[in-house]
Amino acid sequence: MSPTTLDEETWGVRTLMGVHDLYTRLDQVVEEVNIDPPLSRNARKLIVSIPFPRKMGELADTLGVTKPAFTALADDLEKQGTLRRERHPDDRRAWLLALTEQGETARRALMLQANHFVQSVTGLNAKDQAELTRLLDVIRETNGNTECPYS
Amino acid sequence: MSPTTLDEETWGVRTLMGVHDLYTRLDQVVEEVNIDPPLSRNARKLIVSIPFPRKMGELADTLGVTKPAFTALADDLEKQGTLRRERHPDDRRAWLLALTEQGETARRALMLQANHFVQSVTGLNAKDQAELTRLLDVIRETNGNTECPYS
DNA sequence: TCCATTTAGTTCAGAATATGAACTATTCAG
DNA sequence: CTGAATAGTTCATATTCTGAACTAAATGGA
Repeated sequence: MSPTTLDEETWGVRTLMGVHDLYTRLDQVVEEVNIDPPLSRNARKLIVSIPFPRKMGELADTLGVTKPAFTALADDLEKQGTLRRERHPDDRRAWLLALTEQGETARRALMLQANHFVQSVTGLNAKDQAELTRLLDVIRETNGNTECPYS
Repeated sequence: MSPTTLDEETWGVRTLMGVHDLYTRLDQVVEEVNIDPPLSRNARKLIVSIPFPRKMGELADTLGVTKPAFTALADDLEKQGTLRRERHPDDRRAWLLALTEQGETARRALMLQANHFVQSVTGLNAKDQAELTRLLDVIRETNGNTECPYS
């Protein structure tokens, strides 16, 4: 039996390490999905996060990067034809990002396989998988991080 | 109620986005913990992943980076006095990484607050939090990614 | 109504982190 | 015993990132 340290036993530590592990392995599996044109890790995360046009600042927060880094990523994807910038209807400082048809196609390619590769990474039975999904939904709702159209 | 697209509804998509969201926000909260000496994002992930000496190749996989990138990170932390390299007892190609006293102190600083910041990010009640922890434990065990001393 | 402050996104210089190829040393399987 | 595979390192280069400073626009308080 492996030796344990005091902090190995806390639920906070196990959650932290478990989330990190799951995230890393999902990331690796998602990376194996062939998309045309090929997308970087950040690009894949971004297109998944755009089910409808969203503000750039919000999306930067969603990805966990600063605005300058996000601007560069958006520039690349705009040049590539994967997304486009749109003016915000109410705030002339702000821009929305929307996927082009090409971007929607790439997003759909990822989404259609999501069930498969989540299952392959988690290895959970259907009941536990449903429970995990529910808990993650609750966490996102608690923090107002569900996607909503701007309004 | 927000409009949904077809793929927004699948449990795979919700899990993928939920894990990404939770990971990003845990990462941001962990980043706010003051540690002496200051540690980069990868360094914090690394010391958390070393409850006992572990092989470099394994740890590179755990962090989701290539071996060259991992070598550089280990070099920096070794220079800084946070960890040290040890010879593998059975395999002269392999190196183990172990935390120094300084590294253990930094790790403990993170671990002691893990419960608090996991709670602050997830916002779950005790029952749901226990269930989330259990599910993440199951996922790690399923894939042989629980920490074990080499043997 | 005016104005100081704040916010959204961009540009820039530079830092941090990453990869693939090629390498050495070592292990393993046939 | 030997060829193939593995563990980690070095190197050149690519990718991604940040903070400061900026412009344009919105906001709130006097």
